[in-house]
Amino acid sequence: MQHSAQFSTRQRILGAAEELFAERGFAGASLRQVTAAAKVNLAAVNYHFGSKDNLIEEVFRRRLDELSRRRLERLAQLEAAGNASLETVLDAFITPALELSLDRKGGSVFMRVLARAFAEHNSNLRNFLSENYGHVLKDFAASFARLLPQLDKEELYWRLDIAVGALTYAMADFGMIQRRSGESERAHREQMAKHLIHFTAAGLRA
Amino acid sequence: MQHSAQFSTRQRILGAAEELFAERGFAGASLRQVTAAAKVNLAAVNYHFGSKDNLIEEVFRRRLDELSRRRLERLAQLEAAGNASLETVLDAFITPALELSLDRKGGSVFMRVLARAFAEHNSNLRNFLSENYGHVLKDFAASFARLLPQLDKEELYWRLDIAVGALTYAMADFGMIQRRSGESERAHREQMAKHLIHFTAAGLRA
DNA sequence: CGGCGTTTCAAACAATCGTTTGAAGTCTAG
DNA sequence: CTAGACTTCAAACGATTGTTTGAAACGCCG
Repeated sequence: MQHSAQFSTRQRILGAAEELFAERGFAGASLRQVTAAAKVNLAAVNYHFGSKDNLIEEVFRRRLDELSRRRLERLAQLEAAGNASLETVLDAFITPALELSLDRKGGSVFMRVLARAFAEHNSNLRNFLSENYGHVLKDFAASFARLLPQLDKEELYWRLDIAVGALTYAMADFGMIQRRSGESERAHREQMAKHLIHFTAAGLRA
Repeated sequence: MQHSAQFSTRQRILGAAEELFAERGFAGASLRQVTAAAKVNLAAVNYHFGSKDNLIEEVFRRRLDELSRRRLERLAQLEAAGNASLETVLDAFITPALELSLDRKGGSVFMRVLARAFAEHNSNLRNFLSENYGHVLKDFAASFARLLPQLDKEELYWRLDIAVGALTYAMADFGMIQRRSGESERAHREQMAKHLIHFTAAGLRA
């Protein structure tokens, strides 16, 4: 590998793939559409990633490595400071995703790609995500268990399952609420995060 | 159209398509896979439905016509009897979907297909669903507005948006909770509905 | 400047895609 | 029993799919 040239090509492919996967799904976006959008040669995908499936995994890895790190970092800070509450722990989960969404170019579409992964029954993809990033959900679940000692394990898992659904759906912006014309993207998503934390905390507590 | 023969073929195609769309997505499931699973000739799809896109719409229509009717029927009964509460209105929305899921053969996968529709950015599909079944969500939203008069319109819509996400995700069974070995499918889904109503009511009320 | 990994490129691969065709088959009404 | 509408069928259409190929272009080091 060289230092300069392949960087741009790899990154351009990943960006275009992310966008098209969000818009048309993994099967719906062809490599020709991806390479055309990235303005690179068709063969570059197989040269840099080996196959379409590997490209899909790499699209996840590029974002999830840092997202997971930040989430766990915030969670650890809360636990260390003794500030853990339903609201702050939910915030630790949501805010890094929010910041990713607001990152210049492409961050917001990634949450849609992530939501698509839930819809896919594809066991390869689910195993990849579970093996590499499952520990994040595990740590958060442990934190919630401490904060909701009155709930037995089964009750807790039901509620967490529902909460993950609400978070996934909302962060992917699947809903009907549109950003108001005068409102910035940042303000819109911060509003969403605020309502999401409030709603989900109440549901967990209920 | 004849009375007997085409019925079986049409229905077999719809059933197989529903199952494969749930498993692999609309783009991921080919007509050859569908017709092979349905044990009919490849050309039968275009003969009976005209195109793949029309087949997709028909998969939705077959289930949503009755599902919407039952939901509105229950909602009207509640309003007429003066029994409307957050819990009963949520029940009116969820229970018909639950019954569909428990219907013999295929009902349970349809909720997964429906959830995929949310993930698709496809504007044709979204318009089709919004035009034909949007009034159901409208009626329920009006009912919730009456039950939550302390919330202004914007606050209410945020919460309903989040609630729809939680319901969609959960009914599609995207979560991590697996049915316990001793437990029947019916018992599992009834548990889910119970927790879903409890969680969502608390979130709306919060 | 010459040589050598690295990357890009146009072209082609077999396979599969949604759709169309026209003939063969099936059924019912007269 | 026959006429005619309806349905099924094998086969093929051109377009598009992911992937591979070998040569051309590139960039760096000696």
